[in-house]
Amino acid sequence: MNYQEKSELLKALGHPVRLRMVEGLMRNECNVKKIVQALGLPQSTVSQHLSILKSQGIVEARKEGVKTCYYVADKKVREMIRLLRN
Amino acid sequence: MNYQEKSELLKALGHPVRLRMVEGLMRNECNVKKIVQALGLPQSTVSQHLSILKSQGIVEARKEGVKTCYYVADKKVREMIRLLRN
DNA sequence: TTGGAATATCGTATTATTGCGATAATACGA
DNA sequence: TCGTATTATCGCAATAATACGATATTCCAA
Repeated sequence: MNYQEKSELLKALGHPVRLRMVEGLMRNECNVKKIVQALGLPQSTVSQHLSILKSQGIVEARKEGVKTCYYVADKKVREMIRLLRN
Repeated sequence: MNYQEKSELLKALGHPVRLRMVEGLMRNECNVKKIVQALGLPQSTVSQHLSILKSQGIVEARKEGVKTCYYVADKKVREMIRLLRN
């Protein structure tokens, strides 16, 4: 097991805002503005958290015109979060 | 889902040394000195990481005379780590 | 092409984490 | 009880993460 790599993945999930984001994106993918509204945080803060999640491959982004649609791309992360929920 | 609580659990696992410790303790429980030797880190550093893992209920300790035997107590964490390994 | 909406990035002050030597606490055996 | 082995805690300097306003970038529509 690659501890460095895996611990970085876990660290990315180890923040309440990011965990909430990922769980929300598991239910339905979402553009940044909607996430901003849902969380009530500044847009720059939300973008920054999304970029941390993206850097770990947890989420990916699809451009849709001027909007960016984020979704959970890592299947193992989905399973881990399902595990946490029970 | 309690994001605060769950993200703290993930954060505790989100460190290369702690992740390695937990994976090692899944294979066989272990006293502190053995962990120190296995990881080649100062004893105070190892104890500190163990106390972070303990504060999240990830590991528990059993006193055996002058030694302290640590083991992984959280079943979900075991599953999560198995998931990560594949 | 220009204005505006959506998003990303930068700068940076604040706060949290980390690593580890020094020291304390604990339990046992002689 | 003393000495020793084992582990925990303290103190603190160094490093990293966080939050967010300001600013830049991107893309579309008019």
